[in-house]
Amino acid sequence: MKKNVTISDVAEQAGVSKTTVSRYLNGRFGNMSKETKERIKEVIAEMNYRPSKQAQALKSKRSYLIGIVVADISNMYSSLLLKGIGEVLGKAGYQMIIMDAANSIEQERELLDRLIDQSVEGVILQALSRDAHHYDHLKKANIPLVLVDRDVEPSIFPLVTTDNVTATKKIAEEILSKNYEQVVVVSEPLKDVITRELRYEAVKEVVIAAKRKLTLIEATAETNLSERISELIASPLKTALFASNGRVLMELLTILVNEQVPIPEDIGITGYDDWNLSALVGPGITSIEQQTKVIGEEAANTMLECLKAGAYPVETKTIPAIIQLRKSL
Amino acid sequence: MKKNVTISDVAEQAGVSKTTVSRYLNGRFGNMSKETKERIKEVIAEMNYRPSKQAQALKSKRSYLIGIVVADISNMYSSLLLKGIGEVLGKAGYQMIIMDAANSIEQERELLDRLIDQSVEGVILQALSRDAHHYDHLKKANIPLVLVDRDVEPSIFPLVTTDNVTATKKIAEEILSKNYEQVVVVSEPLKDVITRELRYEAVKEVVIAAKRKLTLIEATAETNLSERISELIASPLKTALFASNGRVLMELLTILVNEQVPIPEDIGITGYDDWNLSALVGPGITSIEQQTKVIGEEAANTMLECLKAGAYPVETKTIPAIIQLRKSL
DNA sequence: TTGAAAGCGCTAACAG
DNA sequence: CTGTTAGCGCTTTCAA
Repeated sequence: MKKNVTISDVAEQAGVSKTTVSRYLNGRFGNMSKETKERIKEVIAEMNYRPSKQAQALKSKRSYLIGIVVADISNMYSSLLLKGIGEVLGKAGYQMIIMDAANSIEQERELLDRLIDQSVEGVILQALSRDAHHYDHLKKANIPLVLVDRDVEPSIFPLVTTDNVTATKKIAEEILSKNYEQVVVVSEPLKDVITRELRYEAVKEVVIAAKRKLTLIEATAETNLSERISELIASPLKTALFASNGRVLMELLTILVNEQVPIPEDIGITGYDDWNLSALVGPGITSIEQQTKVIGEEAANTMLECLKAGAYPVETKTIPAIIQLRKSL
Repeated sequence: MKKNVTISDVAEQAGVSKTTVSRYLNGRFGNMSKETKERIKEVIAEMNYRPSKQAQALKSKRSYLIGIVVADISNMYSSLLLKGIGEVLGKAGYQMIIMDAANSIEQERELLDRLIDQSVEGVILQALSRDAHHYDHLKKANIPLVLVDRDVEPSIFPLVTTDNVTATKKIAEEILSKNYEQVVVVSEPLKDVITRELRYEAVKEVVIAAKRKLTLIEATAETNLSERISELIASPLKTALFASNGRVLMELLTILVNEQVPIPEDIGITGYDDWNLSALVGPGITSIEQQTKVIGEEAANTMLECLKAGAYPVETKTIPAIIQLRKSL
């Protein structure tokens, strides 16, 4: 077990002081002699020296660590989000500490505390609570917070999110243009997450304005979706399902495929597709694709700005979604 | 900008020394008076004190950080893997620093170096190189390395992976039992990744033993898969496609669905499905599902063992895959 | 039962 | 152009 070489070792070997080496490391060769510079460079290469980020951080108050907390890492949304964030942050010399709240608000709280302990310089969060006060301690600790996907109330943090309202209204109009008499929104419980509410309200506005029937199914683990769908198919009204997120869409499709329900003949279906795979299913599913990677990139950029400015630009960046028109309506 | 409270602040406030507070923090109240203990507890709560991991790490040589490097974070495989790793590591009090090599071997190298700089205690890696020497510097730096998904040559690190050979042979036999005359393996270039080779060899063994025709398509971005498939369909031989990973499977399915090729009438298809979504596609795709989350958990457990033992158990843990028999063959 | 003091590996005044 | 010195926030002998 060979011990690590430190700045002192390098200094000694090069016959200079730690200060000089430190200056070299930080590119502050204001007027350092060519020779010392060369000498240090050689010694560093020779000894295979790498400065300890820990020590640097402790002293300089810069950890170059950004904490990322996602709601559920096994969701495809997270993958693409992390990809985008990682690319931007990596280029800027930052590292990500990624954590998975696993949809538990208590766990999220715990994770945020741990991130603070690690002296992260900022946090990018897909919030589980919609209550801004829940995140007060970050503000108190003076750690910049950038929200992705979901806003909190009141909106006191910068946010990067899909343009939910526009996209949802567009697809609602698409539904109506196909003369559906009833639109059934299937969503996880509305009250937990603002985004869900936003999407529901958007559909509602369009459908109500057109005087068609609107139904809401708030699905939980207990909901027997299969049964509800059978009922809808049995009803005389020409019906379209709107899945308010990727998970729900996949669940609905699984049911329809399993029961071999003809799409769109017996029932229409559309919604948000995080997996971007709905082209493959059935006749091709008309759906809304979010530009998740772009959201990640923008969130990272926002973070970088906060860090540079030392201030909070409390603005919302809205990323347009892409409507994929296929044959399920 | 209120400055952080440090151990000194707590000590002062509680009227004891830093040592005592430190002892309290580390649960070393060998024989500390009930009162001091109480007092410190109160003050910590009151001042909202949280010890700095940075400083602790610097002094105690324990960072509780584990580096994870995945080949491509936008792959579904990564999501589930990270989920598994995160659960186990989190419970054990470790944090993950996750990095995305984005399929670049140079970037992977760079990332590993950065992880060393961060003083991670161990690294879990989905290796991009199959040459063990590529990872010598980790061994030199005395950082435990656990491989997932892909082995290197020679096998000098602990590895957690799907039981590729067994699963692949089983599905190859499934193909043969349906009287296909030709099996076409579609894979990304074999030589880059051992796993790909393993899977190909497994199919080969079974198909050759049964004296059926075996064809290999090594697909790159330039390959016109669509054309190749048309040719296969046109051929008089009854043909089954075997996709050697999830990405290839999805690509093949996209082509088949777009061109409305009847499955399995005109061509059979099966393979590895990282997305676990093949139930939804076409008639339902017979496929191999890896227990990716379990692989992550096992990898994390292996890492924990290495850390505890301070030694390398160079063993391979093999996780069985699940064969989903559906209707695409 | 507790404290003083040294030091982890690094940076940054301040002085030459 | 370079070195001395004093910490960053913590842990750990050693001594009381």
